[in-house]
Amino acid sequence: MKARRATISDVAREAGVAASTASVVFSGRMPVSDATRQRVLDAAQRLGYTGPDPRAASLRRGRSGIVAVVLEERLGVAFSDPVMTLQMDGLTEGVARVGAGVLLLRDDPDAPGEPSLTTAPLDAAVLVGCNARTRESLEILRARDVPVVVIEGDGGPGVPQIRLDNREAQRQLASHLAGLGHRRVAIVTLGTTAERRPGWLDAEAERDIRVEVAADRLAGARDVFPDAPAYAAGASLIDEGLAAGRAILAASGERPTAVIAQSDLLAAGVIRAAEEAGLRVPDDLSVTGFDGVVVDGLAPYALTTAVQPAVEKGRAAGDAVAAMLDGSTAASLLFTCTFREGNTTSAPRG
Amino acid sequence: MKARRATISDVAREAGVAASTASVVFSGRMPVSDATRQRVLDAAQRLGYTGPDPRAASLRRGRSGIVAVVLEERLGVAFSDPVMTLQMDGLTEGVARVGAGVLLLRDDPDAPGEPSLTTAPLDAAVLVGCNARTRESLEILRARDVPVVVIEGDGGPGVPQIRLDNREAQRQLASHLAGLGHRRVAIVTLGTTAERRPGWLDAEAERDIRVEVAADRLAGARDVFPDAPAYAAGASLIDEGLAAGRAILAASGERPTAVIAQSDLLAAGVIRAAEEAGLRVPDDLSVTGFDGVVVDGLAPYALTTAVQPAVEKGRAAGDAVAAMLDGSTAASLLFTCTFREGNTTSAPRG
DNA sequence: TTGTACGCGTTATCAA
DNA sequence: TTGATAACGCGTACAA
Repeated sequence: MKARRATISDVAREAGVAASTASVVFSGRMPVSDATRQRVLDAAQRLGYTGPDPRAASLRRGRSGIVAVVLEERLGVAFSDPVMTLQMDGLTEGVARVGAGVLLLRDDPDAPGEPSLTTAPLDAAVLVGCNARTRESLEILRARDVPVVVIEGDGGPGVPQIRLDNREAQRQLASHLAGLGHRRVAIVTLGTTAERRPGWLDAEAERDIRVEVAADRLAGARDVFPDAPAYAAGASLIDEGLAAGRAILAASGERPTAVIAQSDLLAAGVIRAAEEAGLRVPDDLSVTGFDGVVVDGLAPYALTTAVQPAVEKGRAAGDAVAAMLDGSTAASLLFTCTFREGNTTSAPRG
Repeated sequence: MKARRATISDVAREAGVAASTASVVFSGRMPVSDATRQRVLDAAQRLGYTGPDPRAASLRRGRSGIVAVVLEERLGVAFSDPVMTLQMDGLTEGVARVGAGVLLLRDDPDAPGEPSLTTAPLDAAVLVGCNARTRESLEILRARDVPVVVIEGDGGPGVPQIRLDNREAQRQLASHLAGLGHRRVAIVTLGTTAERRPGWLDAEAERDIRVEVAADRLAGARDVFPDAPAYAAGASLIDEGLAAGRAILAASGERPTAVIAQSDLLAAGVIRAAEEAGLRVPDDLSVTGFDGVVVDGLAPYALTTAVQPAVEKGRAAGDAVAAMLDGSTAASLLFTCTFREGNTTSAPRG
């Protein structure tokens, strides 16, 4: 036999009811008598019918149950950032409440044959970050009338944003250091652009920072230490923080008594660099992080850091998506970090 | 106006051609005269039509362009494993060749409202790992006639598997240590079950290991060091390796001269434990890892390890999926690790 | 509570 | 090279 899959009409016929009745049995959207339900279920079992075909259902309903997450980078890179991972956790949870799942998409237009924003059956999309490509993606989605939410970026009018008070939180950390008596402070920033190599930021380079998160956090630090030298790391990694820390500690002039790192991973690297140089943290060098993630292998240090509600951010994005799918309009949200004092900051010695 | 979205028939009418012709213009599956193509494209532009509705297309074609990846854990946990991340990279790449994207799904049946294997419009699914839940998932997918590929697990007859020569690779590492002259060796295994707490494995617990990867690697080590004591870590994390390392170094009896860790992260932790105890690696203690991933923050150590082709594994899974969707049958694949000598192993001192 | 009728937006097939 | 037609499998008003 040619083994055509059973459809809901087959089941209905087998059960001796109308197709619509069978449909209702599976969707549960209307009351059905127990007897009928059982007949339908039995028939389905006999025919090996496992439920409505999602493809047909999604055409009929106009919903596919799929929310795309558009990433700027390869998965491997994107998910090496613990904050991203946590956000995805929250997002998954958030969209699950509308019965949706998360489809991973790269915003790489020159990838031929790849599933794209134009060809995937999306109900909505979440963009993370914001760059030139993101803007293209936004155009496409707008043309398709697909609801969009942006995390840490600007999607333009009508696009809900999920953001963090990066500047304020970083200022708080800087104030903490100032309050402890630190005056000579160095800053390690996140990667500032894709092309740029790690290194000291001069005034011009600093104005040129395209990565909003980096710029905002830098501004927060500058609110307290306007003249602190800043070193741009290549990425948010321990190894990059180590390199930055080495550069900072090797620089001529008086050694800083504290380093403000724009991420916990960078901070961990800076601590390594300090240890390597024979300095004690926090006695000889205070270090602050950002994010409040668990840095595997950093114990016994507990970073003084700004804890960002990453999971909540993701969940909020999911909720926003849910709201837009419901037809209501989702509001933008600004999340607040929590200052957490660890054992990596203290008054400068002497 | 109620702003109904333009359909392909609208475009066809506007362009003065048949709907089927317009369809061909967008799919490019048949030759169309340039003049006609241009008329259709212009009409589309005028109407703000951005291309065929993926939902309708997927019903008609019987393909949604979506491959599900079924994970056992929360995303945050799953992606904290660098090997998983790399595999996902390869998988994404592999399935992209059939124009498909990756949908993240948890195999959590008690999550209500969540999109599931039954309700998502999948063309195929990739299972990672293998546990009780996985078997359920397999059942569902088989009933739905959805092609499945399993990575590091057994999907039963007819289900292509992507595997690693864990035992052989681990044996090779162990032999390397034996060749260097090591006789007293301890083993740190991956987490062996969800419930089990970290701790020494007795013979019974060892027989009970459900996680195949852990069991296979352990067997490989045992091929060379039948009596080496084994400590099961709680998870593949530096911190867990640290804990294991402490336990091993604190144990009574003669201290081992080498530790075989079942992952690079665990190995990194063991190295930390050694440093903490004032031991030098590799002089006082040799340590081997497994996976060959980049462990952020481990420099200047370069682990002696077995490099597994994680990206290739993922890509192979993607290719297998592609093949099955093409109607051909995909073969199971066994990947081989490459021994890589770093600076964490040497002859035992004295 | 059940059944009837229709359309969701495409695309494959075949004939012209 | 183009056009007409018929599914694809389902959900939902509406009437019975």
